[in-house]
Amino acid sequence: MTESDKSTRDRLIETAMRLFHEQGYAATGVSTILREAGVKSGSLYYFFPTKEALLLAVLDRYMELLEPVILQPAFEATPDPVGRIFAVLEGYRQALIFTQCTMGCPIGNLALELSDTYPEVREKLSGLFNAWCKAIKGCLDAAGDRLPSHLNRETLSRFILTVMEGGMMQSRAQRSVEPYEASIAHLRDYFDQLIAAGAAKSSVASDVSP
Amino acid sequence: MTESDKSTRDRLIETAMRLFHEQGYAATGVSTILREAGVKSGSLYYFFPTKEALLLAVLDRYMELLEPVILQPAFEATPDPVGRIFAVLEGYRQALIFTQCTMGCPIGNLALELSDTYPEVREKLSGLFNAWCKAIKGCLDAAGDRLPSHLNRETLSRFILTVMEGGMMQSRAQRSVEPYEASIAHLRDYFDQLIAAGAAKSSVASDVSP
DNA sequence: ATACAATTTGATTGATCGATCAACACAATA
DNA sequence: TATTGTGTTGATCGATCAATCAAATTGTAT
Repeated sequence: MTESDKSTRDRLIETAMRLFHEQGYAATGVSTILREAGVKSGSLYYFFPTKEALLLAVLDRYMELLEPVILQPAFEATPDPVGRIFAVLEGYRQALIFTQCTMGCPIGNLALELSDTYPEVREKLSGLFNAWCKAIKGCLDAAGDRLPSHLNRETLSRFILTVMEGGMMQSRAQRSVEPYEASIAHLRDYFDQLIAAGAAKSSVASDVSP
Repeated sequence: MTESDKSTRDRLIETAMRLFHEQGYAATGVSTILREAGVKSGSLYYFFPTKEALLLAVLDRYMELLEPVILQPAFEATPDPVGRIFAVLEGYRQALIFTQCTMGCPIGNLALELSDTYPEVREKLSGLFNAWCKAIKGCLDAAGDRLPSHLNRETLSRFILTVMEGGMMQSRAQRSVEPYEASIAHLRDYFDQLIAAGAAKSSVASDVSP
């Protein structure tokens, strides 16, 4: 009984996490969560006052999983800070391939579905984005003088998240990894140019080297 | 009677378009559409067999509006091809500000909410993305030798859509235009470097081959 | 004026939605 | 043994969901 010795609360969170990712929040009925988790409705409402509270718990779980599931595996792949960033992005690419481009980023999905409906949910989604960007910014900081010194690492970390989320959105809509791969390739190109400019120790945009 | 002389069909499409954008597809009940459009349920189902069929009609309307509402105003702002691309992106920025970052891109929202649920819907969303990218690629082609000749303009147009969608997603989640503006600024920086490399006619770094 | 098609009406359907609650089970403590 | 605290059960609630349909109305052509 690998599954049922987990607590009822955990089974509810994990089942809801999976179903929200597969189908979205509104499209997932409470009855479906109950059936797939093997839990009766009374038990759900013993732990969570509403369906929204269950969603908030799911978002907390995502925050807990960010480090061990997303960051650590990628950071183990290489000690190079820039390489680690692209290892994270490669992880999402693998997830796209594994799900045949059907699922995308769970946080991004929920962000566009309901960042207007519940203020608390929006804040947690915002917090998840911030935590992701902070980790990436840590890599940018660690890259030191390989990047131009005047470069805004804060906005660049936002830009990287932008490319990841936008790329996954398109790949899901097109049912093909190509848009994601193309986006990452252009981000890689941008990085190569930033690093080249950093090595030249000169301005990014205005440098027309002979 | 500026509103009521429109056909019932049109009023349904436009009301549904607005509500789907504001609340999402699943969160918008048919009864709400009927009330706000001033239409009885029987009339809706006279024109559209299902709620999904109404959504498909909404997506067709978005396709019709792409040229006159999104592209034309931006293209009138400047004859410069690269300037036109950023004028389009500026239009989305204005929309973000106008809605206080609550609504985002209607196509992107729907893409993440239901590109898995209905195959027909996914195909229309994919078509909308393709049409948008095609228009942007037209600008890139028109930019001629200002961009490196070996640059893949097809993937670059995808990248631009990626940045737009990803940036709007973050701005919505953060309730601030800053993530969008930061993302566009880095895209601008990337373009400046591409153009500088194009002028130098000897770029090594900007070679993107997906 | 008549006939026929196109559209509108609104009451109503069964299904499903999220949520409630009194009753019950089982351990730990008194 | 009695009591208390922690979960579990499942029938049931009213509300809302998308969708239906026969009847009434309007528009159009003859």
